[in-house]
Amino acid sequence: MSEGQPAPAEVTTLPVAAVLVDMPLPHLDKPFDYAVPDSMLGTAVPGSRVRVRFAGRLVDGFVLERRAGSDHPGRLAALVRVTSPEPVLTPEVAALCRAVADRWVGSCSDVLRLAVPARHARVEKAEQPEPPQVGAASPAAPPVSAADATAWQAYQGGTELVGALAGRRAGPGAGPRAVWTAAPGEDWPARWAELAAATLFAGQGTVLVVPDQHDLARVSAAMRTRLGPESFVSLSADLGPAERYRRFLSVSRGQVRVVVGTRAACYAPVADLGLVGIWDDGDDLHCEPHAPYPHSRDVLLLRAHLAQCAAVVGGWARTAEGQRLVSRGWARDVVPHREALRARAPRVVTADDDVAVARDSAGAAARLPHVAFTAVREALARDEPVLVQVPRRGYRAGLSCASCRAPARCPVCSGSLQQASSHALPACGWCGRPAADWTCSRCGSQRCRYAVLGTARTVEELGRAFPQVPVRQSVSPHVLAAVPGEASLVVATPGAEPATAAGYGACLLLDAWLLLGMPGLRAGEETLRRWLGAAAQVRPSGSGGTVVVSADPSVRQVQALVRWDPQWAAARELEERQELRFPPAAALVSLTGTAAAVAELVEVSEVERSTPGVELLGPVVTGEAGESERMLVRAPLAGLSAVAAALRGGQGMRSARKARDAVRVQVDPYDLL
DNA sequence: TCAATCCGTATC
DNA sequence: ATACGGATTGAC
Repeated sequence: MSEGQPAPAEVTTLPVAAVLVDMPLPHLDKPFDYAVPDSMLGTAVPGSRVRVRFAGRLVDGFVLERRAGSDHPGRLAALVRVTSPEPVLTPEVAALCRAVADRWVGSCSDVLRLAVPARHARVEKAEQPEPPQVGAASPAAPPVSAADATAWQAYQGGTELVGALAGRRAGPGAGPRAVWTAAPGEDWPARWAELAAATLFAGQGTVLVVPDQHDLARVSAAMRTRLGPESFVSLSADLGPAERYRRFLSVSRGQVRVVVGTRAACYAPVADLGLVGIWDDGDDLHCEPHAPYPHSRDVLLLRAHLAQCAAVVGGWARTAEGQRLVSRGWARDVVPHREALRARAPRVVTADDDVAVARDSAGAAARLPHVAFTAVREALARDEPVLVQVPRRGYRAGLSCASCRAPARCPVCSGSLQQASSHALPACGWCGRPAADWTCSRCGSQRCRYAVLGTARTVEELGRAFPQVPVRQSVSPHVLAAVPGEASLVVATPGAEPATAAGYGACLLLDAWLLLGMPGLRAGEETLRRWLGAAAQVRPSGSGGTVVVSADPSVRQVQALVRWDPQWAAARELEERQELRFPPAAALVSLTGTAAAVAELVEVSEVERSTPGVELLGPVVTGEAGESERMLVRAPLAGLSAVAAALRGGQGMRSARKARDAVRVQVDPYDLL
């Protein structure tokens, strides 16, 4: 049914429909059988939307499949009506939603809300006259040209990846899987378009997920160039209901085989899926803010596994999760060849605390590391723009060592230390133990403190130091797409760096120690990700491109930036997580709710007995009023599905017995890590 | 003896 | 969630 044609005749005679009702209660999260009245035999097809009577109420649901009979011992109720015969929920996506609900301890109907956009009747009708173009195959696959593989020659394993995608035959057998580190200055949207073109050449479709609108615009432009405007769609939440449904239909009806989009595009019903891809999987925009809070990378990897298709995880940087795919042999490393790096990478220098004091005409002083001052002056003299990356406002720095600035961690469970008030003792944010006699594990100091942001002043002073140069700001929500290639100071928050045709002449990464001291275990990874994202926009060292980072050169992330070796840093990061038993080397699930509710869930789910090696951490009091508390369940990675199943069972029991307060369950809670 | 109510269980 | 059934309670 990949072409959206009517269901085969034998299906339309089956008198029973398995329906997934839109009911978020965990214990009702399974299909129910309904009798299909004769009048609906042809329209209540698998994937269609129906209305049924359920527990005395009229509710919406999806037909999962049609069956000859039912195992249900009682009499079947009849479908009330078919809301729409359009098969919007394909079997592949239905199975994906089930797997996502299982893995993230949620209900299938919650996931379906993310996966299938709201119906828009007018659009559905207007787009209807779609003649069954027999023989006229879906838009001709563009020939995969030698040019598609050329740019990939800069990467170890790159040519093989493109070749494997293009040469794959439909059918069983997993496709190629890769974790791709983009070379500095890379035209990454064009590279994705080439991967999609290669997959299309093999007769298969692609789903590519990017963090935000700006990246989506870039990838869409590249797809338009490579594949033509009719061969792909971009899907995002802010399209509006009509346009969103129109584009979704063009995919589910098999008219378009390539989808690019943000989070929800993970579930796009691309026919004969050949490749799933994600760009910049370290960006927290890939974390779904609605229950059950799945991460796009993990949804896509699950989908690749279920559909046996190819998967590519790409970015300037690499997450510990991405590295794990490589280290356990599931995916191949696709990284720039040494020569490519030499030719394309900017020079990276570290700035010590040696500060130059420049004075403008009014005599105001700017404090700036000497090498930074020099790099800016030289780039401006060449009439090139200079990028200054500043931390996003609102970042709360964490407790860190007062002398060496290493993040302060709990000596027992390695959680981040926090301080409820300025007079309170620091305590662990995970297990709640007070850390009265804290000692820095790196330098032995016994004092810790909160880091303070001081960026605004630095930028202001920079502007004063170079008064003749325009200062352009690219800070959300006023993000600049591009800036002209002329002398200017461009101040941008991470991820909001404007493009500039020939690249920046210099880039300043200031207050680095402050970013590295952010709470949570992603501080190091996240800092390097931001640095690489900015530094990748700088001209090669051969053209004078210079990146200045104000941090201790012995810090791992600084070394990785200097050598442009994100995979090395990710491998170290992963080793550390293994030692500390953090994700992705261990499963971590947080349970949040009232003290009684959390305790009850732990009790009835028997999560402690679900798999060997489970640990319960906490509880800690959370929320401003201290009204709720949180417990963490930690287990060896192999035990995640058992832990998830136990918690799902427990949630089911609690909801069946009408327990008063709900418990929020989050698997690998990003904001905590 | 019958109704009103409570609790537990199923929801096709 | 609702809806139903069986047990329980209370008043005639």
